[in-house]
Amino acid sequence: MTAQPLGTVPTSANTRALSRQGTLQELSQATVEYLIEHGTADVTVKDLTRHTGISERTFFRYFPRKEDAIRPFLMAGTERVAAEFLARPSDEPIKDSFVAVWSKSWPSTHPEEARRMYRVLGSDRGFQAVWLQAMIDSEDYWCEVLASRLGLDPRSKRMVFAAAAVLTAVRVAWRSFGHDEDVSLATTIAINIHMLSDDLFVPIRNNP
Amino acid sequence: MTAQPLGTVPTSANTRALSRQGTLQELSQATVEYLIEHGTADVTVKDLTRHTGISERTFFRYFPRKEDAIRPFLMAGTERVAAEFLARPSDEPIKDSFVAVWSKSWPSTHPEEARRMYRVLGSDRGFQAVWLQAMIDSEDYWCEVLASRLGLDPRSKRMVFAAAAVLTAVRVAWRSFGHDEDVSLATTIAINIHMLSDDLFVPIRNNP
DNA sequence: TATTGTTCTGACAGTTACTGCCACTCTAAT
DNA sequence: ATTAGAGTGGCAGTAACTGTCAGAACAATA
Repeated sequence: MTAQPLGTVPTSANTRALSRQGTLQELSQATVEYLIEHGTADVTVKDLTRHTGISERTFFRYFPRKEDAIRPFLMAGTERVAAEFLARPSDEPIKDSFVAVWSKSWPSTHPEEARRMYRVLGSDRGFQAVWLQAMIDSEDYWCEVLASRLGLDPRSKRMVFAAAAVLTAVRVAWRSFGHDEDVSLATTIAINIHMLSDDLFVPIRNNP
Repeated sequence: MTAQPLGTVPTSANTRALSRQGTLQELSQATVEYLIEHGTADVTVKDLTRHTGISERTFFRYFPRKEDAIRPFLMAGTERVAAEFLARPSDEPIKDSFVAVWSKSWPSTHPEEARRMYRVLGSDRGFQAVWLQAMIDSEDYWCEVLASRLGLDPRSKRMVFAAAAVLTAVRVAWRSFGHDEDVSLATTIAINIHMLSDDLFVPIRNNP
């Protein structure tokens, strides 16, 4: 696939860089687990570092801001879904592929934990902002993914907007999923996705 | 119109509340102007309060976080556009109404200043996050606006998604507008909006 | 195995962002 | 004029960061 994994160092990925990515993921995951366990209110960096066993100074070497600690975890989820998406048969209708990978994703198979996570992180303005930012930032990534699937130029206006629209479908679905106990994330994503025009995903070059 | 103005106090709006709204707007506008003038790097709350003539303590009574100081200004812009939108003739195609109000809005009539503002605020993660959050928060408002225009239930899945999709069109357009000197915001919004399915805006009840 | 150069880590000090508290001022109604 | 309620600013305190530096860990050589 042409798209670079999110969050990797663009320069030479040596052993150290790989190790750093590993610990980054571990720290991020541990932090999310801690937050789900203890909530977001009154959580200090000291609390987080006590839990993960690193010093505060090192924490800020991994994460520029306290709230950024959840970001690698979220990004990893995006990458997993995107990888699944690229592994779908290429003759499958693209909307179906998208819905399919989301119905097999972690939040669909573990709705209770996912909803809990959404509510906890959404209860804090800072973490909510990072979640949002992570989704917006992944638009570039998804743009590459969609374009490569359709054989189109990822810089075309259509692909850029298609990626944003698709992620909007996901975001809106998350919101109602987090709000309502008996809303299925995958089903809601499907409903939203199918409200988008098919023209967005026509795999023909020279299309606007 | 059914939608409440953004950011107003839900309870009785007496003289004090009105006055507070006024100063809130003035402070916010002055802050944005200061930021455009001086950039976002190394700007402290002390700088902002020196410029607006209030104490730091009072600053944090108006704005919960430093970056929130730009929010009322952004929200006011949204409200103005939405008000224009509701004033359009109701037999006009809704996409045309939307594009029309954006081509008469401040960023379209003053592209240089608008681009400058976008770049300045986008250069800082904190302010960028608030901008993003403001757009997302205004989705509820636009949902009411669109629903009232179409005579539909603002809580229907279709309206919720339509509002989000429309604002995504605006956001993506802003991005390319801010990036490219010779991109027209209104034109790009038009292109994006017209990539959305017309089914999203069919003014018939009982439509999903 | 020893050594050398680079990166990682943690401690410390310092600045900025924010909050609770209190005294004072201003305003709107009596 | 008075008084109650809200707005304001000063002060002290905590949490979020940042620069600097010394030591630890580690990879690549000899």
